[in-house]
Order: sequence, then C-alpha cells, then structure tokens
Amino acid sequence: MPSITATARVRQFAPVRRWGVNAAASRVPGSTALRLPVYLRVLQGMRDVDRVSSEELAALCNVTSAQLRKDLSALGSHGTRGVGYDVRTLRDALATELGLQHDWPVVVVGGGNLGLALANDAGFASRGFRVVGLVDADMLRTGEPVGRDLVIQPMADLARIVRRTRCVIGVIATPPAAAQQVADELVAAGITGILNFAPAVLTVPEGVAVRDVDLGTELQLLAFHAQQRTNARFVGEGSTDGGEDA
Amino acid sequence: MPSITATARVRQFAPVRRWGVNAAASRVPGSTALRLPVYLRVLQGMRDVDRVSSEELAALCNVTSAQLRKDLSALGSHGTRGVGYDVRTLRDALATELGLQHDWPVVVVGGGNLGLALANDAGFASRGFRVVGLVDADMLRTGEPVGRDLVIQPMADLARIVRRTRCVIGVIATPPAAAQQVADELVAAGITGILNFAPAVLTVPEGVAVRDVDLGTELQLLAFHAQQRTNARFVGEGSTDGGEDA
DNA sequence: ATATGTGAAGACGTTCACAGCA
DNA sequence: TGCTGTGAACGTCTTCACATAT
Repeated sequence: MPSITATARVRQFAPVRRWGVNAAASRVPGSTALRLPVYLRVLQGMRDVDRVSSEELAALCNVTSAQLRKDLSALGSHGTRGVGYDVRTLRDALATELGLQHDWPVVVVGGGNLGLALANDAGFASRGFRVVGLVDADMLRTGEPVGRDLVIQPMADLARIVRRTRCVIGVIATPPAAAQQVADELVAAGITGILNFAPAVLTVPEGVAVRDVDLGTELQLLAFHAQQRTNARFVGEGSTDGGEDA
Repeated sequence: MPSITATARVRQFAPVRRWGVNAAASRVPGSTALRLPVYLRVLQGMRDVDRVSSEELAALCNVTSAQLRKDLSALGSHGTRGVGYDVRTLRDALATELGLQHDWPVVVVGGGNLGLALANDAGFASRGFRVVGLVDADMLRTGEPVGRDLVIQPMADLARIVRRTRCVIGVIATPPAAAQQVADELVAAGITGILNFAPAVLTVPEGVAVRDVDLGTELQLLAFHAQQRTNARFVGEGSTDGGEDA
C-alpha cells in the first residue's frame, strides 16, 4: 500500500490526478512506476552477480515475485525463461526507463536548514541529480556561498536559472506559507516536476507532477499505526498472547 | 557465477505487508489513513471558520468531495446533513483517530547532517513528536550536545532509551549499510514504527510499520515523469499544440 | 433546500496459475 | 526441468448517484 500525495485550493483545472503518470503515453502503470526506483537501487547494489531470478530479486525488494515479473514485463521482455534476468541488462533497462542516462539539473528554493542540507550532501549528486541553483527570498542572504560551487541567489533569478539550465525539476524547501507561490513561479518558469518538502497542499496545472515529502505526515501515520496496534491488543478476538501472528 | 545465493538476506518473517494498516482492528482503510494527516493539517490551518462543506474542504485538500466524505465516514458521522462539518469537531475527531491526544516520544538513530537537522528544527516538535534520544555509532561523538537538551548517545544505549521513554517510533538516518541492523535493534527494543531515511529496503516482522522517505527515489520519479512528458509530445496523436489540455 | 452518508458500479492493482520458451 | 511472461480471478480503492437527515 504505497504512496502519499495531496494538494489543492480552489481547483481551476480539470479532474487533476496527482500522480496519474499515464497522462499521455506511458505503458507503465503508475503503481509500477513507484516501485522502479527500488528495483534499480537493489540492482545497483548487486555486485559479483550477473543473473537473478524474479524470486531472488523480489525478496531483496520486499515484493512478491509475481508483482516483480509483472512490473518488469511492463518495460518489455528483459528476462530469459528458465534462466532469470541479466543484472546489467535489467539495470540498464530500468535506468533508461527512468530517464537516468543523463544528469538532471535541479533547482532548490529555500535556504533554510533543509534547503542547505539538500544542496550539500544529500543523495542529490549521488544519483544523477545536480543542483544548479539555490534561491532564497531573504535578500540579505544573496551571495552567501553554499557548498563547493553554489551561491544563494535571489528569488528574482529563479526563472532565469530554470531557463538557462533547461531545468525541469524543482525542490520546494520553504515555509508552508510561501510554498504555493513558489510552485506557481516554478511552473511558470517551465518546471514539470516538484519535490515539495513544505507541509502545504499545492495546486498545479495538469501535467505537472508533485511529490510531497512531509515529516509531520509520516510521523502521524506511524503514530496512527502504533495506536491501532495497541487498540488491537485489547480488542482482537481471543487475546491469546502478545505475539504478532502470521 | 550466477544467482544470489550467499548474498541474499533470506527473509525469515512471513509474507510481510509493508503498510498493511489493517493488520488487526482498524475500521479505517489503509488508503484513507494516508490522507487523514492532510485533512487534519488543512483543518488546523482554518481560522475564523467553524463550518465547512465536503466540497470546500475537498478543494483545499485536492481530493474529490465524494472521497472526502467516504474517508470521513470511516471515522463515524461527524457531519450534519444539509449543513456540513463543524471544523473543531472534525479536527478533534481526526486528531483522536491519529492518536495525537498525547505527545509521542521519538528516537533518532544517526547523527549526520540529516539526523541533526531532524533532531533540531524540523516539524518534529511542532506536531506532538518529541525527540527523546539521538544515538550514533561513532563513539567519538558521544556526549556532543545537540540543540537545547539533547546529547549524542552511543548505540549501546538505544534499547535503554526506548524502554525508559516507552518510545515506539524510531527514525533511521544512518548510511544504508547500517540501516537493517539498526532496524533490527529498534524492533528488538520494542519499536513498532520506523521512519526510514536510508535508501535501503528494510525487512521487519509483521506488525511493524515502515515509512520510507528517500530523496533519490523521489527525484527519480520526477525524472521519469518529465521524460514521459517529453516523449508524449512527440508521440501523442495529432501534435496539435504545446498546451496542457483541460 | 441542501449537504451528508453509503450501497452499487466501475477503475485500478495484485495475486494466481499456467502457457510458453530456453 | 525451470523460470519468465501473462490472461484471468480476485481484492481494493474511487466514483457515482441517491436515500436520508436537518
């Protein structure tokens, strides 16, 4: 049961599916797409192995082998019956499907703790994503150096940066109150995908993808689960033991 | 040599559903639970308003009114037909459902950039989550002060901290290689919910919830979307214009 | 009159089980 | 024989449309 999403404010666009990947021409179902990065990551971690069965790979990814096979078959037949999958071939196919042959420039909005952390160490540089700009609304911070070769730039430069670098992915790491306006500016500048760390519901035009990452939400979901679990202990039929059941 | 054999982390637990909320006694469907934090957040942001219709609230949350009503009805009848929902009542009902009447202690493992950022500013303190411990594997850092009233503690103290504070939620902010072992230790200590920032697939016993938050994954999904979008422009039937459609 | 709450229908996602290929 | 690839069965989630309550 994957995924989380959200958004809104008076809806001025049509039906709006948040992550209705299939907006146009993808043969890959949305739910499958959500798992591809995991498969790729696991495959990248496999060294000294050149073949894997769906059973083995599925175990490493915590999915069923049937699901893995169905997911992979959506990208074409990259396996060999009776044998399994060639690790390198599969890895390449996944990387291609995800569009990772080339690097993706990314622009970050918000120079707070999170924004800075992202622009520096995080998994950005690691996997083909390059931060090409870091902007902040606080004029006083313009010019402040960040990491190796970045400098905080004013919001006014946002559109210019996006256009010059042909960047299509933006990260919002601002306070929630500013998030919607930033999203609007990113979209206006040509961004088609937004990674939103602000705890706010964003409304964007059809065709723009938004991935929400909110700590508060995640913790609340865990709290919910913990509470359910506790309740279950006093409700469940036959309070046999403290075990987990299978 | 083929196959994974020796490498594989043979799964020792049963089927394992990643976020099978309904493990035991919840009347709330899993997909609904995922949206509750959003509803709550939006309601908390509503001031100077004491009534709201499903239509209005749904627009603010970017869901359909039908979905909102169905979701809310899973928690009982908190609305009034012909009128709408009382904001305060609904807010309280949601907070109760999510288990937010009381604070939740949280333990953080990993004192890197992310771990420190989390322990300090992030949305933790804000919404009823209190960091009661921050442990790190690097012994040299033991004792290092963090924020107001935290100090980095050694891994060996993890179980003690969890038990003393009756903490059931843990955060993993370690390098991926250490994640599984940390998860095992957390589970052994009594944790039932894990927020995992490490790009690794965790295997946990049935009944323990894991929420993965991985930057790389999110960016890859956005890249995938961007690529699909680009492809669509050259594939879509009748390349009429560059617009988004309604 | 108006907006909630909910069965029923439909869309979507997962699992099963086996046909097909190496 | 062994494992992939996939139609068909099954289950879950969403949407529809209206009965129901104020």
